[in-house]
Amino acid sequence: MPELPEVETLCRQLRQVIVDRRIRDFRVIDDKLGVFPSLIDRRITTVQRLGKGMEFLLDSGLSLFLHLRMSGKLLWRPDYPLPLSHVRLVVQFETGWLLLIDPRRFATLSYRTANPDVESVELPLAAVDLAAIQDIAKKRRIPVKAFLLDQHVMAGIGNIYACEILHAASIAPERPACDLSAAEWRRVAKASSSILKRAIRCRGTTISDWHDLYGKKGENQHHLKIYGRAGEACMRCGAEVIRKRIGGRGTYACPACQK
DNA sequence: CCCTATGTTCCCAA
DNA sequence: CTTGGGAACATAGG
Repeated sequence: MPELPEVETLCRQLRQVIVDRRIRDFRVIDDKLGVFPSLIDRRITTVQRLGKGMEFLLDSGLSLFLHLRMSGKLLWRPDYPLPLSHVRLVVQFETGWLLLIDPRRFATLSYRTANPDVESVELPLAAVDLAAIQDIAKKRRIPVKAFLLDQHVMAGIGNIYACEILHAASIAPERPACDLSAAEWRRVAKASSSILKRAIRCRGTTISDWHDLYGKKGENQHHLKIYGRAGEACMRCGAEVIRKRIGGRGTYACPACQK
């Protein structure tokens, strides 16, 4: 269930322990992940985030691309791994063990040529190309919330942060994307940047089971203003927060101050 | 048994 | 061909 801030947290923590380290053992436990050539003795040169995915660049010039989807988690163990359920992949380094834990088995792993597009790595944090987004939005009648979840728009936004961003920007989630004004898109961009950056500083949002590389909870759940608050008073205007379904996903919004 | 779940992709209809 | 909606994927928890 990790979104951009959670994946960014993992990437930063992974860099501390596996960059410049060699793979000692690479063991796929769940063959649904696929078949991989021997990666023993390959060295990790870089860990980069692409949307909600993580790319591990290898000294061979190729890379491993991991997407955790709904229930994937990464866990670092300096010692021999404890008995754990749902372990799908074990990668041993000189410094410790990296485990992929994934109850629902939706996570995907691929072995591919490295993505050289460093531009996309920092988006949408460094800069949001507002003109480009408005251009795409012009032709789209889908609810703006579903539009934000489209990974071609601002890669990395997921269900929790889409709700938080639209609440911060005072925009109703069911509004057709094509109807937003330039001023409203500026509010979305500003809210995206501040909300995602704070979530990264807080090492992610732990509502049910997000834990970082060391098994620690994040702190951003204490900063959520709308997600999960159905029936409570809106923290901005006091009206009752409602939950509805938009694009097949649970969506929280204030019917009074999100226009 | 019911419903829900921080994600993506496929199928189908308009 | 495009757009958008819903089901599917697989499992756990309330």
